[in-house]
Amino acid sequence: MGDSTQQLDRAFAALADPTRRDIVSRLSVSDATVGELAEPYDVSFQAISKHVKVLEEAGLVTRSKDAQRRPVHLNREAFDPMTEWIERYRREAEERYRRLDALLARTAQDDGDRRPAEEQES
Amino acid sequence: MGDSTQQLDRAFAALADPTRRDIVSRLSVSDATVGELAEPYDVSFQAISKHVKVLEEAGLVTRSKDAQRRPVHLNREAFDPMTEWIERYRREAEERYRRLDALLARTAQDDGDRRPAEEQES
DNA sequence: GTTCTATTCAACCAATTAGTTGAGGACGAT
DNA sequence: ATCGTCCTCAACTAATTGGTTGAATAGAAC
Repeated sequence: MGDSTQQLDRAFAALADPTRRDIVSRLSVSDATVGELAEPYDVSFQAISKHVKVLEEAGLVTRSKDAQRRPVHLNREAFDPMTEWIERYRREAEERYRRLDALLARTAQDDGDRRPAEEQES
Repeated sequence: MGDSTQQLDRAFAALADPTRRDIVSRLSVSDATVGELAEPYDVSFQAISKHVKVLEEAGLVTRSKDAQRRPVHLNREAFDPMTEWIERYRREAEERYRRLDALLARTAQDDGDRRPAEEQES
């Protein structure tokens, strides 16, 4: 199991939680300490600390050190592998769909050419 | 908790598993039955059936009926909310970064204009 | 009808996860 | 030195998850 695979595992899993997605959306506006992040939620401070840890282990955020504060910062580039993965197969399926569509259009036209003759046979 | 929120929960969670991602990648090439999907993996057939169910509940695939077969089909559009979500905050963070960058550049230039004067003061 | 095939459902197990509380560590302020 | 602040770590619980096996369903083939 490749490292990038595991990284995708963690990144997708991290974003599967609404609280963590909300944290990400707030961090996109500005960096924040764990305390600031925890403030609006109705769960313990430690629970949010855990959520941040999950995001950090997924590589989506980084933490620096400022005295006893631990400001959290969004790691923008870490989101790219996810969109690249999704878009790759999205595109592949899209192309397959278009090919199938084109094939059906040609078949329909063939039917249009052929059907009158077939109907004369029966 | 909005419905779209829950849908994102399920979609991200569904892609957090490497086996399920592999299933998606194969479905991007062609539709397949559960049996065909299960064949290459070293787990029970039922385990793959469960994985497909998770993908289905996330809206990422649909199943039709063909006799006793249940062909699985990739639901291309269902991937869009994820990329939109990611790209939205990705972009937001990117813009913030550029603003900060521009601010720092201006500050550096101000320093460049001011420093000689300040140095004359000291 | 019986049988074979494709699939799901149900019950169970082990591991993981999201939450809790309590203790402890690092640092700034007094 | 002590105190308050910010934060992590450890231990526990309840719920969820990925896997198992065995039974049940639906349809094709014989």
